[in-house]
Amino acid sequence: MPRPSRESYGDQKPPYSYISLTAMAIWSSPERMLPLSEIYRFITDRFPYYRRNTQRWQNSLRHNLSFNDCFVKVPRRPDRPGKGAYWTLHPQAFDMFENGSLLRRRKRFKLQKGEKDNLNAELAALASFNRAFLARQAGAPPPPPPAMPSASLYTPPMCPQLSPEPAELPEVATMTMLPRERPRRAFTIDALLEPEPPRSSPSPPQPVMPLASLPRLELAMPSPYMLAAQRYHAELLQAAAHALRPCYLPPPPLPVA
DNA sequence: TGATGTTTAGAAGGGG
DNA sequence: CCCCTTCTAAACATCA
Repeated sequence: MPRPSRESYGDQKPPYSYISLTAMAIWSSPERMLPLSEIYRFITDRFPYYRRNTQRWQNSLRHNLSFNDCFVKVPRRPDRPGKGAYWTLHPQAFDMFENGSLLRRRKRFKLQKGEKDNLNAELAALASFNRAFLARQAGAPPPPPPAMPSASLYTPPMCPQLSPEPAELPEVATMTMLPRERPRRAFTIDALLEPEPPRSSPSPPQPVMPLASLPRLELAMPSPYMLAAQRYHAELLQAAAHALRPCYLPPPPLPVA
């Protein structure tokens, strides 16, 4: 039986569950995370069936996002204001599907109580970090002196675990699977293998301007997911620093390839 | 106020 | 028949 391709369904209902469709959407995004509206758009763009009865299936999809531990709600980074959070897959949920097929799940992905509590605590820390970031900007302290840091300072100052690459990690490192990395087990859906039309171009690597006096995001026991989130926040700080950089300053030196 | 997110409840279907 | 997963509905809360 030929593997179904994205075009073959027409107005027929695709054989994928909402969990699969959502995972597909998240997977296809450059950052491996999407806001709800983009998940909707991914699905309606590719599967005409879901252009009808949107209230019904979107309610179901939201239910799935909240109810299933395999989906993780990441606080929206403060340099991208907007409605709703970003949704990503839990790092341990990447091989949730049997043989990489989105048609069949191995088994329900369920976090244990402790794991869930830890994750929630980490996400709460992330959210408060964001609030502090926004409060700092809203408080409008005098802008940082227009002095470009030297290239040697181009490392996030508040996430010591991030740079350089942590040399030693607790045992959780063995199961590290960061959302931005390719999965060990690739999905086999045609759509996922085709290049995505660039909807939101991923920002190129940018230099970091040290933003001291921001709260440190310190976690006693960084989980694989949290390491990814910290890396993610280091990027947003880079982007924010870039956005705040006075235009008369010369661009930072590019790393020599 | 509409979009987003959480939670509970129940029906349906497949598999062991 | 039970267990599990998926889907659907709905009430309610929260947020930009």
